[in-house]
Amino acid sequence: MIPPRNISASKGPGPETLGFRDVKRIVLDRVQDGTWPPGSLLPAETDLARDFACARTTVNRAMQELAAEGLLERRRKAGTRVRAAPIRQARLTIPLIRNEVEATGAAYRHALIDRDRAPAPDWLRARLALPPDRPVLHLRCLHFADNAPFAFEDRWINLAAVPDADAADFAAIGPNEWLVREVPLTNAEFSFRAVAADPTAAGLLGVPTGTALFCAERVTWLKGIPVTLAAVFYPPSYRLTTRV
Amino acid sequence: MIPPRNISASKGPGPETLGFRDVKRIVLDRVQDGTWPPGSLLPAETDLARDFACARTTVNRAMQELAAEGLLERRRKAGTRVRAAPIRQARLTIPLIRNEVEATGAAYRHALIDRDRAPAPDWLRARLALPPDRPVLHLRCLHFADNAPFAFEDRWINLAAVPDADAADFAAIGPNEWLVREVPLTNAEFSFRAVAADPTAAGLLGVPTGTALFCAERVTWLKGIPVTLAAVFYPPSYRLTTRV
DNA sequence: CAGTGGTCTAGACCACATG
DNA sequence: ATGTGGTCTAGACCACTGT
Repeated sequence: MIPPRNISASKGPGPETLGFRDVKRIVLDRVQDGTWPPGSLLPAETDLARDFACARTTVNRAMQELAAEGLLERRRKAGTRVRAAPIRQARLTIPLIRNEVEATGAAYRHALIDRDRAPAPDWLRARLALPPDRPVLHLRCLHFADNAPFAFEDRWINLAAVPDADAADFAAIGPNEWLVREVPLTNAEFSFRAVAADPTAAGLLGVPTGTALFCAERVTWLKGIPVTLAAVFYPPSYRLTTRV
Repeated sequence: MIPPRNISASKGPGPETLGFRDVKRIVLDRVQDGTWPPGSLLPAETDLARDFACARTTVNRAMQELAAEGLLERRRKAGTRVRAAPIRQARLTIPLIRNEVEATGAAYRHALIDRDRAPAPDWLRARLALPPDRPVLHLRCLHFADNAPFAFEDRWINLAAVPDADAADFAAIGPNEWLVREVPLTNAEFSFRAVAADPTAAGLLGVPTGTALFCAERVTWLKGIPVTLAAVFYPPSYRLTTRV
């Protein structure tokens, strides 16, 4: 009936209408201050919409986002509940190493240590579910921040998935940057762990053998076809951080 | 995600109406198959809605989600573009250690190694931005999987934020589980790194001193007030994994 | 069966950034 | 100035699931 006029948190005296962000904030507050304790049942969307004097759609969007964030649990007919144990989830942004370095204000460069084309070794075939005798490219790179070693990268590329990689000049452009440009839309699996530096990695990174390194490993697929497996090793100063 | 109610992909001859999931899939396909290469400008929502024979709202939801997932970049007036370098982001689910252990089929238990109440040391006050002379609880726990050490936890709790912690029986319930139950809705910052095992951690985990340990550190706040800082150390077999 | 969330629609106004 | 995305609305129908 009446055209909405929406302003949310701030401006002067009285907000006219609540937006979905306002609704999220109110619900979050009520959960945090104990109005709606963990496990409790929230009013139905219709009722909340009436209370908040907004459309059900608006409440729905707010509640859906809170559910996606792990705070609420919703089931048809059963209604919406505050999760007894909220799901903690962090959104991890995986940057290019170049960006990681440049974010610190340092100058980035990389060096190609080693490049080898060969049939995939058995462990790699198993890991990527590759058929026998697939040629792969094995690359090892060192990444620098202001000419100090920043990370060591050990990467395998499935040439069946990315034939062009065979002709790419990975001394000029890092393999990861090349892949991101060339095969931008892959699925990926990341895993993180701590490993002791082997002599090679230790030497390249300038740390004693056996030093605790942070290792970020990633496997990517393009529409189900394995593209690359990469392990990146960082010296002990490195931290991977996320805020929620 | 769970299949919606809207029929489309597959079923015989003519889909009735496209839902936002269908639109997402189509757009994703067109990006992946090169119809809309990285950097290119997509048609406006209005046009897409016409092409897809659905409401603009539906297109909008699809595009907003794709943008949130890092695939697209949207700006008013400028339109929607395929990101040149798609943002890689992983959703990391942080489980309770109990759940981590039980997911492997092992039996979980924990032991309280040490409990100490004292004013916060300076480094901790600095880290959490605490005023002087705040009492904190310092706890150290060992977590077991089938009676083998699984992880070592070193935790500080701000008693000003959670006075009840002083009376809690952390031998009966792990500090993390207690906090999740008692102070469920905190903001958090996670960071991950590799560290060499000090003699204490090494002894408790049954590994040599200096072993590379995976360390997950978390700081949590409740409405801006620091609640706890915890560091959990895992032996080298541990991996933190995510799929995207 | 009935109540709740899930989604779509058509239309509207607004904020913003570009040209 | 104008076009594009951002959001709200009111109403509708459907899908799921607990009673």
